[in-house]
Amino acid sequence: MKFEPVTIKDIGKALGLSTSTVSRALRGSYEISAETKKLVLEYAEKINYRPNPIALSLKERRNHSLGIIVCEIANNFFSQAINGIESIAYNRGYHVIISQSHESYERESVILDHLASRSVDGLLISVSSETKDYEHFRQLYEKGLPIVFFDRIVNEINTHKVIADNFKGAFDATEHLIKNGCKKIAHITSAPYLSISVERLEGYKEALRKNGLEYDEKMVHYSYHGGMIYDEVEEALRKAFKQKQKPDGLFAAGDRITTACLQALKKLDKKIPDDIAVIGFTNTNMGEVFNPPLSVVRQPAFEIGQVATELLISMIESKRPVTEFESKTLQTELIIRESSVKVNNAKK
Amino acid sequence: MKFEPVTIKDIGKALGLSTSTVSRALRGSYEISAETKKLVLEYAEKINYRPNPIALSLKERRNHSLGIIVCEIANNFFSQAINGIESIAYNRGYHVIISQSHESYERESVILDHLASRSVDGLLISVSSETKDYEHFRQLYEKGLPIVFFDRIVNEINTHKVIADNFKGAFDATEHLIKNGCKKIAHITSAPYLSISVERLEGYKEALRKNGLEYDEKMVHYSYHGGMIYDEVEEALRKAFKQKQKPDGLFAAGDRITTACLQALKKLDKKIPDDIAVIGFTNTNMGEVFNPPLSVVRQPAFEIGQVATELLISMIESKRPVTEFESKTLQTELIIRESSVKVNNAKK
DNA sequence: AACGTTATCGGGAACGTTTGCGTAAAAATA
DNA sequence: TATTTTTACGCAAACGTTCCCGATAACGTT
Repeated sequence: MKFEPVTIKDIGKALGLSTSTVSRALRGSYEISAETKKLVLEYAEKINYRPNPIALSLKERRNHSLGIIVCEIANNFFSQAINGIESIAYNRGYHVIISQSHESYERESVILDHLASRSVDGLLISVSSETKDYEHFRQLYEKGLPIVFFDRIVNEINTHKVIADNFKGAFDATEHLIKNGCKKIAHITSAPYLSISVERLEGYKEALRKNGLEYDEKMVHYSYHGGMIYDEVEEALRKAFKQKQKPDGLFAAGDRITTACLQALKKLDKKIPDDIAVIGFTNTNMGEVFNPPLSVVRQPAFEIGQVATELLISMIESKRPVTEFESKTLQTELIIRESSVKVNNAKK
Repeated sequence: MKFEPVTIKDIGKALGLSTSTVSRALRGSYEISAETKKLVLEYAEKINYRPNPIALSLKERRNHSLGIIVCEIANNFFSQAINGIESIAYNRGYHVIISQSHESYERESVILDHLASRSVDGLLISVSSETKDYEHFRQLYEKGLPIVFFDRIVNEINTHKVIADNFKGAFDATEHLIKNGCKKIAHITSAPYLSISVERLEGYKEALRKNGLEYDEKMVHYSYHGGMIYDEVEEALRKAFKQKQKPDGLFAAGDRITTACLQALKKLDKKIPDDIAVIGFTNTNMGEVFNPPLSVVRQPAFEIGQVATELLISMIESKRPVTEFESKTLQTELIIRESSVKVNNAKK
């Protein structure tokens, strides 16, 4: 099937004008007489003329489109972040192309290549949990393609970055568990080389230290696929419960990890919060209908998306090469529900 | 910032060849000598040449991109469907542009215009819950832009359509509630003019009829924003419980509606399943961690996306105008958990 | 009357690519 | 050796648009 849009040439032919005159009339150039303008404008309106953005892109070497790479859109944090991205992008006249790496380094590379060759004007990236090497990003970036990292950032590349305060969020979550009587807190997180993992781990450690609890690396487990593979999480939990001192608290990082933990705990027949108090680093809006209602650290996902997009667009539209880069950190929010509050604090 | 990709012209200049020779060498044309080909290929590889897809699009008047319009990506059904769409599209060499209508007719129109003017080669659409008028679709469609509807389809436009068996899914869900002792079943669904709403309502009615239960329109409530506005759902539930005969069963249609119902029932302090048995038409993969574990009708979202995409691509690549259209219906799956099974069937 | 202004428009190149056509040199044929 | 065929490549147009550079006419200025 073919879709034949009307071109500036058609208008010219119909009106007996050259393409350049039509083009200028459409743009409202001062060197076109009022009547010609009116003629062209009215005719264009009548036949519903739309400029061909592809031809424009070719000419201006600009696309007015932004590429997004995230692991999964079926993840509350990212779908909210994408909404934030869209809200800014559309207002500024940019289109948005969303791609999913599905936590695979290879897919990430392929997508990156695809997106770059499709000439997006800039990239918003949250790296996959498999990614340890950043050369693919660096190559494009050094060629002049603007990139802004958000959430899972890569510190090795010097550009704008936007994250939640993972350290403080993790600290607050962990300390909250401690204050609720937890003595041994398990931490299940994403791949260890991910920026969010190290930041959250540091917050977790600091809360333990400050409250006089010993850090036990046997209590920290990495889900290398960010909770996408359920068995990884169940296995991690099983191991944690095999230790001499069993965990009585759990701090789960990430959307998928948190829900996977909930499923696994149910399967292992552990009661929340009595057997184990749980708090998750997740943006689900259904925390309260879980069993029991889930305490969470909530990230300002929408705002993160917005801020990252503003930075990216400013970078794209900057006349001179940008040399000063910002790293923005947005605050998290601790939402306490039942899953982290032991019914009988004195019991232990 | 500017991003300067290498062109075929650069290669020609560097190798002392014309652009046409380089182009042909790259495509492996038979009229280029083996050594020249080798020369060009190696050089192109070395400087990492990528053809400019924009120039190609302009030439071929093809984009190799597909537009998707859904209400929300933060909806399990749609994110799964999108995964299905991507899985086919990428294999066939198409890129995918995702847009969200957020259940707004106006945004849908704007997006549609935007997508069409960006010259996507075809469109995959699930209409917004606000959409009652289909002229915007029809106009584009009649101009020759291939469109495939999925899930929320529009019967008035004659093209390919792909849906789940909403009638049977609703019938099964309702009958399941009846078999579990429900005498009065409330049904909360999306806007009444949506195809999925009427299909599901019919299934619901048929199950009542077949089992000798009277259809009471006071038990059917429409959430005009598809559950996006929580208050709509809570209000609907409140009304249902104000009837002389209170509902003892609830069939909730749609992802957002189902979770909103769960929240509202909790707020209204109704016990599930004893006060009211619940089954949802939803694709959440967390049904089992809900309180109580949620019975659901599951749609083959991934497959729906795949089938729709295959149909769309076949339409795009068809040489002659397509005149025979298919309407595919995929089967749903009933997953029984605790929320729909009354502990004491005899109690009532 | 000869020139400079101004207003209004068209010609054509350019963006990166493909492709029909033309053509020189090399090879094959007569 | 003269002619034809083949091989291997270049030229230029085309896709839709913008924009620099001219061109033309109608004025106004000396």
